[in-house]
Amino acid sequence: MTAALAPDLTLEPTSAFPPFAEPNTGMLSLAGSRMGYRRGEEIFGEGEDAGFCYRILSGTVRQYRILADGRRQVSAFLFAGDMFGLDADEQRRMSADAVTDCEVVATPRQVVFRHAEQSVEFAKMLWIKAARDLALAQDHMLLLGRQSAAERIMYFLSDLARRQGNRSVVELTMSRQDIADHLGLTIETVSRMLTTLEDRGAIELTAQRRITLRMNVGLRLHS
Amino acid sequence: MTAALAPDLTLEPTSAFPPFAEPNTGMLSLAGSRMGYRRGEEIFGEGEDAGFCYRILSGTVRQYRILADGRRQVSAFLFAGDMFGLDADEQRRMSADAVTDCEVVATPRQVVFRHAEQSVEFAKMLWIKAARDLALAQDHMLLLGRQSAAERIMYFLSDLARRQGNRSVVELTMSRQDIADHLGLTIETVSRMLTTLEDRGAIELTAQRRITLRMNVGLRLHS
DNA sequence: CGTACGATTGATCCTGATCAAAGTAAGTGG
DNA sequence: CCACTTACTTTGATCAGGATCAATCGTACG
Repeated sequence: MTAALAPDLTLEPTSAFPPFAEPNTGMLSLAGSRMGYRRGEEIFGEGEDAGFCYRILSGTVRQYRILADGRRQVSAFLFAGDMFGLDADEQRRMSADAVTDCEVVATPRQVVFRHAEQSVEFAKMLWIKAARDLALAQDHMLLLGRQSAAERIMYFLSDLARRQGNRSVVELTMSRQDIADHLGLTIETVSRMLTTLEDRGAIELTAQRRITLRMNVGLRLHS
Repeated sequence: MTAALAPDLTLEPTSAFPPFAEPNTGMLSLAGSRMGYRRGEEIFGEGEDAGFCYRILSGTVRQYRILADGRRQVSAFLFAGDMFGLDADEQRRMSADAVTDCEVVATPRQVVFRHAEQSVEFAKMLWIKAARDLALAQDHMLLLGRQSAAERIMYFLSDLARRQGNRSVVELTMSRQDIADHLGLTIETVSRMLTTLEDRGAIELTAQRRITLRMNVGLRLHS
């Protein structure tokens, strides 16, 4: 599509959750042991028994699936405050590892289950958390199935900006390869698209891993 | 990729749920009123207040999101026995409509909430259901982000075959356009790929909406 | 039988992938 | 402190998978 940037890029059906949503999971913050992972280290792998769930204190985590031939799909990046690994099944369906050095609080799933069995409120929170992740996944399916490379990049940057407190300067804690595997693109396309967007004045590549968004986050782009 | 069919198409990380999974949601079958929808009729639309959840008695339902310019992503097809519309949020994040004439049982979400508040077991089922849908969504992200057109088609057909009782003759209750919007392809590519796969001997187009799979479902393809 | 919608097929185009080569930045050890 | 290494990123040239545009073909139905 020529006017690749014309349709509303950032918002519309793929909009983020209403503000009320985030704090709710606060009640899911459980006791657990503090742990650290080094950049690149695996936290858990697909097929393993699911022993713990995690809340991130600092750092970035990627969740992904991988095909036998190495093709990888990063379903989500997770940052401080985010929870992950809260699976309903015994076996992990995803892998997760540390994009940067990370600190997390790890809680045994047994503990979570026990809470859920004693408190309907808590059980409901588990449900809401899963439903929220599901909605995010559906957003991402629309992106992967139906949006152009430029749209994907802009949406990704806007989303990062929002999660970093709606600032216009976005810190990329992950590599171009990670971004590509999240957006269903190649590393070259990600790189090229960033320079193209800079040429068009949509963003500014302040540093290799720092990008300034030149329009208000959430506004539409007009090519 | 030339050997588009070479890597394991149907299985591996995108495998379906273990058999034990399905029956569990049986306990979610609630009292409700029987309703009918005509082919093409909308069941609910994105942004609406979520009043009911549904269990399908007969027919096919599609769940989807749509962009302002009409691009559509069908996140799932649902068949007899499947539940949908069991959202945690008040507002619908998806639309759903009848692919074929449908019969459903509609249960007010209020009723569901009441059950969840009274029974920890029931609340847990809600969670498991959401977690299962989430895992399916993650499978689909891998497909949309990283698999070729041929792989997508084969996986889709295998999945349908499995859901129709592992028979080798698959009935397509949806149009090529619906399939395309589910797999992130165009209608022409779907059509072409089906004939290509037939030429290669992987499938047989018995009728326009009936396909015979020529290899055991779940086995790998060798181009 | 004629109409209308859905599906197939063909020709061509274009977005993003692939292959290849520099360029850049941050260590590391001498 | 600086040369060297290594990992990551950018840029260029070319290719190809799937999209787009366009026409025809089927099939179900009134």
